[in-house]
Amino acid sequence: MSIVEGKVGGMSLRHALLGLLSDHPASGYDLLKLFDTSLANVWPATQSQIYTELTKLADAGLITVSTEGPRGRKEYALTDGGLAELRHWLVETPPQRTTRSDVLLRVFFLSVLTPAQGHAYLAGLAAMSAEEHDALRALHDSIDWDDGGLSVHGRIALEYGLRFNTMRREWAEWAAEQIKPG
Amino acid sequence: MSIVEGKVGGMSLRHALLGLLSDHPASGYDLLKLFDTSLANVWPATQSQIYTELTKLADAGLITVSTEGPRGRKEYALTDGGLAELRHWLVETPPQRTTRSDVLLRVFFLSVLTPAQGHAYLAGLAAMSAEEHDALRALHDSIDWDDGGLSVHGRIALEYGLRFNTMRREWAEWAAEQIKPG
DNA sequence: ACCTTACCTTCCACTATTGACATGTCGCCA
DNA sequence: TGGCGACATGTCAATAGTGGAAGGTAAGGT
Repeated sequence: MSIVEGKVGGMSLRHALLGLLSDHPASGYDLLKLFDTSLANVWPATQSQIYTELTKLADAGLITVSTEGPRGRKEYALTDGGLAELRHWLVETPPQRTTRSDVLLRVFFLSVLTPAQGHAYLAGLAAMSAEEHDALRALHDSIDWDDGGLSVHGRIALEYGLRFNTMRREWAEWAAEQIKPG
Repeated sequence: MSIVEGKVGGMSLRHALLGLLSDHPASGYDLLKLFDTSLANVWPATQSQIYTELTKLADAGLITVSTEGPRGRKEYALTDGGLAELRHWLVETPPQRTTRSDVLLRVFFLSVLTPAQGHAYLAGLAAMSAEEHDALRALHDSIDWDDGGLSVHGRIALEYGLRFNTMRREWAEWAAEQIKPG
C-alpha cells in the first residue's frame, strides 16, 4: 500500500525525482540539470515544478533536506519511505500511456493545406528529425562505451533518443508519401 | 532575436478540435468519439475538456453553434476565422515536442529493483506491448484498403499506432537485454 | 573594488488536464 | 409501465504543468 495518500494515478514527476535521488543525494539545481539532460526526452519538467515538488516530497517525509546556511543550497536525500514509494510505483501501479504528440497532431491535419504546403511541411519535419538524429548519433559515437563513460541510465536514455528520432524521421517520410499529390 | 514574440504555446487541444471540424461539422459527442478512436494515441482528451474548449472556441468566433432545441444536440462548424487559425498554427508555429512517457520513466529507474524484479517487469511490458501490437495489426488487416474504407486521417493514425507499438516493443526487448543479470 | 558568470531558491499568475457528479432525451424491449 | 443503454451536455474541485520575475550566494577575473 502506498505511503502517500490520494488515489491519483499520474504524479510521475514525483517518482522521477525519487528515482534520481535513489542514485545519490542532490540539490534542486542538480536535479534541474538532470531533467534537462538525461530526462529531457522522457519526462520534461521546469524549475518551478521541481522546486515545488521537492518541498511537497519533504513535507511527506519521502526525502530529507539538509541546508547549508540560511539561503544556501539544500541537499535532498531519499528516505526509506521514499524508496518504498518508488518501488511501489514501479511494481504495483500500472503504467498509463498518455503520449501527446504535437508533431503528429499537425501531420494529422495536413490536408487542410494545399498539397504543396503539406509536402513542404513534411519535408521540413523530416529534415529537422534527421538533424536531431544525426546529433544524437554523433553524441552516441563520441562515447567510449566500454569505459563506463555513461551509467546504464544515461545509455538507455541515449538509445531511446536515437530510436525515437529514427522512428519520427521514418514516419514523417512515410506520411509524406501518403499525402503527396497525384 | 526573433521578430515574432508573444504567447507561443501548446493549446493543441484547440487545434485538434478545429482540425476535426475542418472535415465536417459535428457535435461535442461526435468529437468525443473521434478523440477516443482516431486521436487516442496522438492527443487524448476528456469529455469535460472538449465541451469546455468548444464553448471557448465558439466565444472566440472560430466555430459556430447551431442548437436543436433547448437541451438537445449542438452542432459545431468551422468558421473562416477558425480555418485561418488552424492553417496559421500548422504553418507558422513551431512544433514543440514534450513527450512524457510513463513507461520509459519506469524503465529508467528499474535499477532500484532486484534484477529478477526488473527483468520480470520488462518481460511484462514487452508482452503488453506485443498484445497491443497484435490487436492493432488485426485491425489493420481487417480493413479493405482499396475500398476507401478509411479516410487518410484514419489510415495515418492506424499506421502510427502500429509503428509506435512496434517501437515500444522492440525497445522494451532491447532494454531487457541491458538490465539482464549476468 | 567592480563585474560577470555560474549557482541556487522562491513565488506567482496562468493554462491544461483529470475524474468525478449532475442532468436530461430518446428508442427499445420485457 | 418501467428500466436500460446510447446519446448528449454542463459544471466542479483538484492537480499538473508553463513561463516567467525576482531574489540571494559564491568564485574568479580585470
